[in-house]
Amino acid sequence: MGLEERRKRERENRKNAILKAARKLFFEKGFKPVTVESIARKAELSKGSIYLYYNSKEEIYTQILLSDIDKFHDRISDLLQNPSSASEALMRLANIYVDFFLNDRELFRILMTFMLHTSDMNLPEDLNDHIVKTTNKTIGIIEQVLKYGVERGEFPATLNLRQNRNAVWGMLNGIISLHLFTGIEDRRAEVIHGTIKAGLDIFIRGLEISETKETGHGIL
Amino acid sequence: MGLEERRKRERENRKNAILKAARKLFFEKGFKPVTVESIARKAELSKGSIYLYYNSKEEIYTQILLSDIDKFHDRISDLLQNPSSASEALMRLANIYVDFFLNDRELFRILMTFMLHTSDMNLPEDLNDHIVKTTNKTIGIIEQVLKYGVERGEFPATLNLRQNRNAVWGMLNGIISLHLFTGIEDRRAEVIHGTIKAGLDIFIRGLEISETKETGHGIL
DNA sequence: TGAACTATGGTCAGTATATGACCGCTGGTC
DNA sequence: GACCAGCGGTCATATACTGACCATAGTTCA
Repeated sequence: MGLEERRKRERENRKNAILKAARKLFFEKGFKPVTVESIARKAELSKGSIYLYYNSKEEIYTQILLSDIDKFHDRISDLLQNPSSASEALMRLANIYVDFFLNDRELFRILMTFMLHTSDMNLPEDLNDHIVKTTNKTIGIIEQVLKYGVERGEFPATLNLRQNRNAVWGMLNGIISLHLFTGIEDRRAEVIHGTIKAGLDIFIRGLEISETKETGHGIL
Repeated sequence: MGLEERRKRERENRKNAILKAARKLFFEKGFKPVTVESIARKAELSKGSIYLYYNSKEEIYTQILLSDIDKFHDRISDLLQNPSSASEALMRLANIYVDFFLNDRELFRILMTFMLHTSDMNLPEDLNDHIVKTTNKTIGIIEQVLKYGVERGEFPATLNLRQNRNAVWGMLNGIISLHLFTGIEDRRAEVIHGTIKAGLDIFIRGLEISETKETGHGIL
């Protein structure tokens, strides 16, 4: 209701408008090709105004990635609330993960590079921390789901959690890479989801076979 | 999409916010007791800013009245589109008229004063013109409805249109005055609408009686 | 190879918008 | 009729916005 409050609110709105405009452009073209001028135009502002709200082009970019990561984090956080089965929970997690990157291919590119060589990425520190934290969180959840599967007798009791957790994680990233880096244009979301489902099915069947053969130490 | 366009749009929004805040206050208290400072606070602006958008308190007031009048004008304009009967059309017009003033008692006060002594009101010229135009339009519509009633045999053929038009007009204003000037707080809208309906019923029955007695020259 | 050109992130002097202390006037009080 | 309170309206100051400009890094071409 106040006056100070109104100005604060309007400042926040303007920051969001910039973020929204930038997000769309970055998603379409990646970081480099997007000019600050183009962000300004899309947000119906002048270039100078952009710098009243953010210190650099990179800061805008970072903010977008951070908020995307947070959104993902929120979505997977309540994944284990009431799963009917471990394989269903895995499937849900995989779908969330795929949707996430369909929505921000650039972030996936960064994440993949990050996984390969952490040290020389030169990312802003907070973004770096966020990625590490969320990656660990995601891997942790996969492990929890596997553990849950073991507990309810869905997966063999001898399952090596760490190994299979890594297997799932690797497979997810592998399949998504395959699709996203070989042309997003002609890959409809359903296709990617379908491949992921197929991959997970194979993985889960592998676990069940292992159990019958009593060699259930994982597929890695 | 442009930059100039955004500023224009924001200016318009701010003007509307001021109008909206002012409208509420003027409706509650009338013109005099409302301070520019209070309008500014309600619109989450400083007093000085108000004068960036309007030249005076009076201008704000006038704009509100003008837009109210325009809204009323729009509503009654398509009144004669497809009426089932003349008495129903009269009833609809009466209800629109009552709602109009329930929504802006101050305007009604001005209008009544205006009808009694036009010359010494000292209203801004455009407001003056608007009131004259809309009043004439309203009276004209009443006359048209009566004519329509005569044509379809609902009212006697000998009906004096001008006299009865004035009768309806006077009755409407009289009843509304009665209610609005004797305390709006304890007069629910339904009560006023009820009185209006009763008044119109009496009027219309009078016309019908006139017809059977072949003295249908109106009730005035 | 290096001079000339181009494109773009970031800056800053100038402009537009917003603020609230202040002024002059009016109507009321004693 | 001197004093006061309260309000419409003003204006110096502060904040927000703009786009011409600067520095630099990459690119072209002689």
